[in-house]
Amino acid sequence: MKLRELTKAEEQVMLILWEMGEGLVKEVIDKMDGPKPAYNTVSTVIRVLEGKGFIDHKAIGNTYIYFPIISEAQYKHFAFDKVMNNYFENNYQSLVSFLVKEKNMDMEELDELIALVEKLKDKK
Amino acid sequence: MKLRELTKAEEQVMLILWEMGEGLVKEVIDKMDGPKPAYNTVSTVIRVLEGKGFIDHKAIGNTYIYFPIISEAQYKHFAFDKVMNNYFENNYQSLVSFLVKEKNMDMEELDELIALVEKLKDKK
DNA sequence: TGTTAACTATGAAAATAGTAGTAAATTAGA
DNA sequence: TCTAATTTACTACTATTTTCATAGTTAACA
Repeated sequence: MKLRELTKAEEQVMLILWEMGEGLVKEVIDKMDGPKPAYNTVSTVIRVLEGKGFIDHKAIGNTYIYFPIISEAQYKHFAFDKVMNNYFENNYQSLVSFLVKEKNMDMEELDELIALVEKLKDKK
Repeated sequence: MKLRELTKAEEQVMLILWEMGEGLVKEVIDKMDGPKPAYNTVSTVIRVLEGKGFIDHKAIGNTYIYFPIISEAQYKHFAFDKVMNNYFENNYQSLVSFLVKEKNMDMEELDELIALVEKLKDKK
């Protein structure tokens, strides 16, 4: 299956729906911060997302409950891969090196990081 | 300074300019893969990028040599932070865990990764 | 019932992004 | 000098995205 890229407005909605699991338009709006767009604006974005195959809905009476059918995990790969490809030459060393050098991790964080990798390594 | 987000077409051009250091419109087009857009198309995107403050140019005769004034390093932070915030809860553990679990790194790669962190740690 | 409130559907305006034609300027070569 | 080639400037068209008003539908309940 071919994932289309989310636009800004779409991504904002998807992030909320992924977090909520499912929800009404109203609830999505409630979770937005900053100046809230009109109900119909969000409603339309959501219907576009349905058209693109990102979400679906079930009807309860005359209201719809929307939920993702593309998981965050799926799209996460997509988003990560893009940055990885564009800015880290698809090289994990490059990414980790950026983390350590540019993100000002302190010793403790670095040790935690190593410990984590060791732990995950054991599970392989 | 406030970085604006690059659009798709803009990002494609910037990635090339960052790689080349500087270049003519023609050269940027040469580096594009897939179906090449018209000269004027790229030229326009480049002029928009100038307007947004991403690049500048110097004139040699009547031709312009374009070069980035926003570095890839600067925008890289921007791009990385966005993914980090949206998909990894701003948590490096979460990112590394994703790398190890989801990106099928083998033992060797993991060891390299640990070695790299150790090495960078020493430099702190 | 009738009225109000809370939704969804539709359409379409407004904003943004992408594409490229035409014109004008400059340069190189015959 | 003339012409062709190359390049930028300007502008406009097209597509996509974002926004929302209006209208229709259903539910709740006085």
